[in-house]
Amino acid sequence: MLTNRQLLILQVIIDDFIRSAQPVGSRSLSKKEEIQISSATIRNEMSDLEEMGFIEKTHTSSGRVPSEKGYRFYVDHLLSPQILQQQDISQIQSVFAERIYEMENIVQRSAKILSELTNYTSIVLGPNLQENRVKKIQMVPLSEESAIAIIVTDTGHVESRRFSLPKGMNAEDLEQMVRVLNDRLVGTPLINLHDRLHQEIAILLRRHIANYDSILKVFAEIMNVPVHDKLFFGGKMNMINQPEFSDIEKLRILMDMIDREESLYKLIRPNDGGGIQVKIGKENENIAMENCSLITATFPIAGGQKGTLAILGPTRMEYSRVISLLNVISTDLSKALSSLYEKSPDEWT
Amino acid sequence: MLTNRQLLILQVIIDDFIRSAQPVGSRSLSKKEEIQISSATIRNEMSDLEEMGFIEKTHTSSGRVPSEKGYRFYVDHLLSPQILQQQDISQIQSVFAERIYEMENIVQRSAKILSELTNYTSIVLGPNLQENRVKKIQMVPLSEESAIAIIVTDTGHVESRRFSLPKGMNAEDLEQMVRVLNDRLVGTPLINLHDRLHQEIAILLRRHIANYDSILKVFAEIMNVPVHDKLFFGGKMNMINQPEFSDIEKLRILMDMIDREESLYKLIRPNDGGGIQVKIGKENENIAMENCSLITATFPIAGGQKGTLAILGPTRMEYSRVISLLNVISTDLSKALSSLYEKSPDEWT
DNA sequence: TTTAGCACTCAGTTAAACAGAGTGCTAACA
DNA sequence: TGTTAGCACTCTGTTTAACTGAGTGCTAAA
Repeated sequence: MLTNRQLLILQVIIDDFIRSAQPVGSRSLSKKEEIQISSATIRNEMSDLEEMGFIEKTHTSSGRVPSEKGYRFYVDHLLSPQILQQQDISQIQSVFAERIYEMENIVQRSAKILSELTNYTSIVLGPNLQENRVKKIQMVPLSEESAIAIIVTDTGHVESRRFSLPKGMNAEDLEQMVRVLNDRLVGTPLINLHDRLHQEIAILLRRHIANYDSILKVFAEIMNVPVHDKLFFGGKMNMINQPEFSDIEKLRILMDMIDREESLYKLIRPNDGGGIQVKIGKENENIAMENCSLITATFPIAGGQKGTLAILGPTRMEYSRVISLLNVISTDLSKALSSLYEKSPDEWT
Repeated sequence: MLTNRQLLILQVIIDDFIRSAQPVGSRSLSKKEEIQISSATIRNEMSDLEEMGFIEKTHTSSGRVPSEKGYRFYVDHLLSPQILQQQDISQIQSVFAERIYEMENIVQRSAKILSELTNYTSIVLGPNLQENRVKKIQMVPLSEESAIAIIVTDTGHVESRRFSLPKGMNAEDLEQMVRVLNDRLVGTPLINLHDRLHQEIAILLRRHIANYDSILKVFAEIMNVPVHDKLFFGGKMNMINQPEFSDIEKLRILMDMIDREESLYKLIRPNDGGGIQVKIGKENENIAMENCSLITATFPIAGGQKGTLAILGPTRMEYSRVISLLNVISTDLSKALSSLYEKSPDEWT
């Protein structure tokens, strides 16, 4: 167990290192107001803390640097929530002040403000499209050979696909098709669309329309909504400013990872616990994230869905500030998105 | 006027520098097959070339480096079009082989292949949405308070906006509204939509609908299509690999510029001449572009529109290869996009 | 006109010297 | 027994000097 003095020293070391990015030595610690003991005593304590694995030396005679275990302890036990400055708060408020009607717009703004206030990279995962339900399906013929299929969901998301009209399908067929699809598919979650189409509609189609299987194929294609929800970024390049990325090679590795959204998705998605989760360095199980921490905030959206906000920064991240910001913004974003998802009473049945 | 020998030397210097990024000295030049004169003679010629401003020294006793004037001359007079490798060509063909129905998809793929084949950053400006004509306007009510407006254009572009339903507007009103809008606005270029709405529709609305001006305001808002077309990028981070950006500060300046799409738009847009245009270093009139060249290819799309492909690389760019690639890809992209814009014969009237 | 030769210049690398920040250990102190 | 002053030691980083290598410009001879 750590003594109070050790806790204090560990905290001050980490706070100092987060600020300066320089190894912290005993002498500079002893000069701090909150620490009234001599550098020699501090050295003894630091030696113990090192033995316990909370801090490390970069070389034999260097100051100490927090280890991942140290950060973990710091986040779990030493963190005092930072009180945000009025300036920050009003900046956030100004973003959410106006009522905005596009989900993408709100989410993108959230990502932007978050990266601007932290100088790290922000990643926002909007509500899960897969759970959206079909509100209306429409087709607009563009020429004799092609048409646009439009699916509007209950949350106001619009998905459109251009497709080739199957040979011999005329405007009337198309209209009938749309009628059938709407009759049968309104209310279906997007994720089930593909299956439903095959199960139910196929039979109906065969009855009504001539060359039904080429048509079925086309529609199955159209209804295939992307597996992943879109990720929104803010400050993608912000990490360039962090001294841990002065080595351009490290920066490239990180950037490559970010651009392969697949792997990023993995990192962000599994936060099912809800609330705020901090993953430090190797805890992320991704080589590109070795020097990074990821803080994710999962928040509820009306209709039982979830959204996720995340901040990617160096392990030497301002945890306290970031967590406070995530708390505030995730609450605001939760409200803003929920308001989009509100349905008129008669639709709750 | 330059002698043949000077032309040869200039060309070899630039070719060599483009390959190696190192200043080129007289001795290494004299060892090349194509140059059969002694290093001393080369030194004399280089001295002349420097006096004329085509090459520069980085310090008193260094080899020579092409100046911007040198690159300009090289591009204008010395460039022999590179014959692309079969491998590159088939890679391009594979991208355009399948018939794709979404404009965004095609354009994004073009940007990607272009950046992969060059290792520079590619920027693609798709067809001008502003000139698209309204094909169909639809409204889907989401709740009692809000609805989605959807505008489909003749090229298959779908634009959607969520909006608040004006108080006291019921489903019937909305339907009537849509009917009127379609009657009057189908065929209108998006850029004129806003004006047309005020000019013609306002009068009609007043006749049909009660609180017409709050409605008008809402619709004017909806019909306000973004001023700029979307830019598509490939290899945004590729410049990180170029030795001229080993100074991280330069990289940041460039990246900041790229992210401010506004200024990038300015750089790319004004290529109205058509065909391929090369802007070297300061010719771009943007501090962030000092060490960069921009090659743009403007190509026609069916219906009198234009698209633009651009490659952003260091001034020490493989001009010849990039130009060849742009030629090939812009032709393919032109075809691919034009095919989307084909209309059925009866619509050409 | 071309070229060989030579003096000179500059960047980059290596090696040594040195300063600064830090540690660990010991002995004295409270 | 915990705390502290003092000192030897270690390692990094910076400065300085010497040296190497690549390059130029100039001159004189072919």
